[in-house]
Amino acid sequence: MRKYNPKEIEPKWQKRWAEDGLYNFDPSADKPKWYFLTMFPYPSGALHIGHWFMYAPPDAKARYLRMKGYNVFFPMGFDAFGLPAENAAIKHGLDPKTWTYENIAYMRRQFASMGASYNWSHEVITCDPEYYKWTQWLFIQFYKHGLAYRKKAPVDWCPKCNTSLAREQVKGEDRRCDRCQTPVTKKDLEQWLFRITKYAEELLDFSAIEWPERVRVLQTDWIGRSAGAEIIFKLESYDETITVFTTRPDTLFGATFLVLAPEHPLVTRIVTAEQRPLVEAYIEQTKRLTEIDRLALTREKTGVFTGGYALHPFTGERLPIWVADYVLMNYGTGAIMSVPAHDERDFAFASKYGLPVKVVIAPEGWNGEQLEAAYTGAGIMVASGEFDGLASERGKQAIIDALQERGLGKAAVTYRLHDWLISRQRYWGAPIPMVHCSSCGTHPVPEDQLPVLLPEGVQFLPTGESPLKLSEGFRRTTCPVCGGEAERDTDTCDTFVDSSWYWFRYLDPKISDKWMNSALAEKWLPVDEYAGGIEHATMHLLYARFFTKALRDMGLVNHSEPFIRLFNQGLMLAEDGQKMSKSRPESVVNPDEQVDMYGADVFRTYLMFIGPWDAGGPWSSKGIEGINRFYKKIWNFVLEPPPAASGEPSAEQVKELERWMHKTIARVGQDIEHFRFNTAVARLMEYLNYLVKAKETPLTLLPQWKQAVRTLVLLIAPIGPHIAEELWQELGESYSVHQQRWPDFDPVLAADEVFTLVIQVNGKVRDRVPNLPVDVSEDEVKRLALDSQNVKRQIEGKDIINLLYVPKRLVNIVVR
RNA sequence: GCGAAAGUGGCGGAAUUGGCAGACGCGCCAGACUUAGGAUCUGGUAGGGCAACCUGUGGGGGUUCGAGUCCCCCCUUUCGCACCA
Repeated sequence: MRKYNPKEIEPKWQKRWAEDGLYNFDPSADKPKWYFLTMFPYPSGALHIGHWFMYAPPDAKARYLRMKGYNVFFPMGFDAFGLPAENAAIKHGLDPKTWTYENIAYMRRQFASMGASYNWSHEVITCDPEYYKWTQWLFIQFYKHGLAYRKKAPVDWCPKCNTSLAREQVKGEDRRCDRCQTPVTKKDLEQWLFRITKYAEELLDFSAIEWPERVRVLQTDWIGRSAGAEIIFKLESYDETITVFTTRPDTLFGATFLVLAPEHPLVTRIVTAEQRPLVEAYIEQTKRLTEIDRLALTREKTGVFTGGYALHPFTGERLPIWVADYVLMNYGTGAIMSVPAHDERDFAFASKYGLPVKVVIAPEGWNGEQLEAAYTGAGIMVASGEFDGLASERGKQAIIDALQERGLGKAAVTYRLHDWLISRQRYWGAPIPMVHCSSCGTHPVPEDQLPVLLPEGVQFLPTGESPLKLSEGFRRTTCPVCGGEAERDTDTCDTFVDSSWYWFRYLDPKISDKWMNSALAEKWLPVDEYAGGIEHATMHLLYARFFTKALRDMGLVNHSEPFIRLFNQGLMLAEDGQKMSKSRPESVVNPDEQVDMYGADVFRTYLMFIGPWDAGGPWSSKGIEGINRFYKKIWNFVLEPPPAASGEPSAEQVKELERWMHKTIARVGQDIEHFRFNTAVARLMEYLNYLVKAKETPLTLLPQWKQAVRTLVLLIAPIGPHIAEELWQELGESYSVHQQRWPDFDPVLAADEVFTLVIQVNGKVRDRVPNLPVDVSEDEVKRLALDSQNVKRQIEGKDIINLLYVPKRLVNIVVR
């Protein structure tokens, strides 16, 4: 008998499937549609084990859904613009394009070796001019609709990547670059931004999508809605005002000073001559600090007095105006009213600089004494003029109303979310399709001139300037308005722009006169299910939602959410439970080696078996042996003829066989549907274990036996596609197993006919009665329970005060 | 500090959502087969007594006939956010 040899069967079937176009996609097929998307990879060189962990289970689900009769759209592509290509160019003198396409070719071969059933004819590669032409076109539409704008501002800058970053791409307390972990600095640059804040409110609404709580919370926190008031303070000596944002208008009477961010434009105007040197020095000092230093120092707050005063909108009291870097320019209005009695930060600052603390919300039991610390809770308003005696919650609205009446304020909402900065000072990205003319200003490249091609043979000097700036041929152009000399924008788009619309393009990636095939979109969008890592919660997934809503408002699509369902897989860890890391090469598991050693079926199945898909977990080089044995066992089970049997199986045995089969069909299907691949595999193992034993009985003589074996192979097919195809052929069935219907199960046959009755006394198991029919009467159960010797011993001399029967499970005798 | 998730044998993990804790697999132990095997097969495997039983799902309380599951308090770990006014 042949041995299980994945090296022989896997390449054979992969070739056959490709030749037959087994996974070609027909969008018009008359079946229910299922658009199943997984986050496409960056072509970094080779698929690593994390990729396999991410891609193998969805392939199993896609295969399962096809067998269930869905028309599954399961595309794949490459998020191909990005820094590593450029860094490879700098380091090894390689052309980014060549490097990228070579990597893509290799990774496609790896996907094939996995047995992945992607619809490759719909592949999208974002660095392909045919793709980025439309990235640029979309940029122009955003521009035309006021959703893309240019602004000079201090931006987050990564000194290693030599480019600016979006706020989302700066991570952690010490503000490091998401890509290379280098601490970011600030740089003043003129940059393009997308107006995502326009959608802040709508992005908080998740009612139309079924996303994990975790992601919804991350996005909600990231958007950071906070409601309060804007309050206008008049200045004492200038005809100017300072607007502050506060969530606590009820504490307005407790404001004892104002604080401006050092970058606030009014600072230099209001500072008195006397204080000017101090203030200027302070601003200088703040500027020199990197963001990290500034935060590290902030345990101790610093600031200086400007010499200026503002007037309290109700009392007219003079409030000194300070500058302090604990107030941030990019949140709210960059100015605050400081209420030391009711805000911890203000309290710390006031304590340090000897500024007055005025209690206006009485804590419970407060008798007018000095506070030891800020009281930030609710309470009754005091020392607040006409508002005295109000509960602070009601006071908020009362103060807002009073301010509004005087034209000195209004209710306001602010968000932590910032507009999305998309300019990158790098080469390997989609050029921003804009032209700057000294006489006409900035204008889009005419749409019939797209794409603005990336020039080849560009110099890469790590200067921090866009490499495209150094390409004269690229930079010089003519103004689309006046025809005179003009300059192209030499920045490129953040690669997250490329990935913010790729699932639209998948539908018809070759359509040449439009960004997307709307007829197909009508039927196929939104995406039914999206699988990918949680690390994209506040980046890609937020951008994707923003894009969809923006495109809707431009009339380009008619839905509001890109992905109905979302599933986040976990992280594959090294054998020691730590993260796999290139700095510890021994910790890294190379998928190609695993395929070489065990075959793709074993490897992918082990990745599914290792634990719940959303949890991830540590790799085990021993554990994979178990799956290897499992497949060998299936192989031998199917190929080895049963021993000669005589006689007839009992009716019970036949029913058991059927029950196992139907139950397994039901469970494996449900598990795959819910991404519970680990238990799906476990069910298959149990089924096999049962079948191996049953093979020793006369059951093998029955037609039901053949059915049971056939079913085993069908149920394996999504998970181990190659071995299933081979065994299917061995069973004499017709090609391909992957075009078969997923077997139906009969709930009646799957249901247990008998059960083991558990008998408890006072909640403790004292006996069991096996093989009771499920419809056994309660009286019979009680009789059996009380008849048990063990039970008799336990209840002797005690009173039975209750006896509960949970049908098909247990009885509990309560005694005292 | 705020928010979220999690804590079950030697290990990865199951548990129909309040009803037999530890499915399945790894590892380990014993045995069989084999010239040999890191192959294969059979049996065992939470801990303690080795029998009746007792104890066990991070710790402590509670609800319940019954709690890994529900409620309260605490501990630990991981992740996210962090001067956001």
